[in-house]
Amino acid sequence: MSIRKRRSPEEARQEILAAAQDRLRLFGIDGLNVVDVAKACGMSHATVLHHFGSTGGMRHALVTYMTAQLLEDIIASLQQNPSLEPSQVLHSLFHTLSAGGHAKLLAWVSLAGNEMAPQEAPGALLQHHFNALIPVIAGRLPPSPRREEHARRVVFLIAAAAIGSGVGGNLLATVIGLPQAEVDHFPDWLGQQIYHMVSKDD
Amino acid sequence: MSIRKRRSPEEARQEILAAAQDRLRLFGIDGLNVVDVAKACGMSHATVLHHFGSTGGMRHALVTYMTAQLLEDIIASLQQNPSLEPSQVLHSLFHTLSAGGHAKLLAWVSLAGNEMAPQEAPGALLQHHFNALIPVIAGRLPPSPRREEHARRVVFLIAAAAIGSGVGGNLLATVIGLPQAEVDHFPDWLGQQIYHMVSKDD
DNA sequence: AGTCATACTAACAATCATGTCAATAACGGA
DNA sequence: TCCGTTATTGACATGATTGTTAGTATGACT
Repeated sequence: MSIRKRRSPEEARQEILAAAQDRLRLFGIDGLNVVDVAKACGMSHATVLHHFGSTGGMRHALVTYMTAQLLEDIIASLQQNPSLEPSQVLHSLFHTLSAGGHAKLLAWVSLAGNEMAPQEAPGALLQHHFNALIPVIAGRLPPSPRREEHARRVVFLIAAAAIGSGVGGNLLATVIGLPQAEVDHFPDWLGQQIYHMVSKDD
Repeated sequence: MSIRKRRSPEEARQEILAAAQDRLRLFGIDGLNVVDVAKACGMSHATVLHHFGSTGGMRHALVTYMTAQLLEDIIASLQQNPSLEPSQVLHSLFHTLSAGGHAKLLAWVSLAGNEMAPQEAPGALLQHHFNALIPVIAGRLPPSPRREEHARRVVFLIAAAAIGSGVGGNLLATVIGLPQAEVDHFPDWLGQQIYHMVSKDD
């Protein structure tokens, strides 16, 4: 038929995953079928299947792709200024997690049931980096006994709040009656609260 | 053909929605098709369509159903002991939100895109009750200027953390390296932190 | 018992998503 | 320029899901 655009396998995969990520953000989980993703790339859905084997393969690759990207964003936001105050560090961690569709990614993985296993490569990679990260954050927190455990709890709180905010923030704000301005300042406020938090053993 | 079980419309709807809720919790979003839900009820899928008009109708009814249930749980958990300390009140709010598939409900609504509008009846109802709730909680918090705003921020934090914990808690704990025992105690710890949180204007 | 409203069902039709396959066209190397 | 590799594609097969319809069975009411 008409002209074909021939890409390298890497280009093709990259192009497809970018389109898939876009569709996940815009249309939710329903946007992740091979026909629509292929259409968004201007290619045939058979091409997508050629590169990823199956729809599940594409989705799995997307999880890996977005997880790696999330990891990069987190690392970058934490390393961009090593002398940041912990409140600002966690503030940027919050933003990274709740923005850019990452919260939706986790919601999706959580909803997808058992098929989308998070115990594989991406999860292990994240774990590895967090293990290196926790001591750094602990070192920036006010001194306390069991500093590391405290750091893990704080990071868990920030991450959970960020995810929850990304998943249902708008709905929550409406229901609770929190003005938009307050929502915008929420990460800052939360960052400041870190100073007032104490270890369980204090 | 063989024997039929004839129910009242209310019974049928109730039975169907209960099964749908179960399937959402067990199998995620894919479990919510009329055939499987009907099979779980021991009825024909045409019956489900008869009562809800369409698959979307069933799903929408499920959102309403689960939201109302969530509301009931929240109200119950907050009213069961009016003299509870704020830390315990918010602690039980946390549990109610993160357990029982409520977090998954919100994740699903968030993922479903625009079709599943939360600005309708259930949202308005929740909003109404929260408006009555906030002053109560504010009254139990340590005195501070702009007590109510502070209460809204605190409730928002608790709720967001609960949702995030319900959606990705297991994954987060693994990645961060927070032991299961710490995860179990997390709500308690968070409840205690309330005392140390300050209003923006303090 | 007779009758009426309707909950219920089987069978069918239609649409959609997934996956296969043989054929083709683009690109790099000989 | 020729050739081999393979990215790409249209057409087809298949199964899953949704929705429709005509008819049946069931319980309530007279």
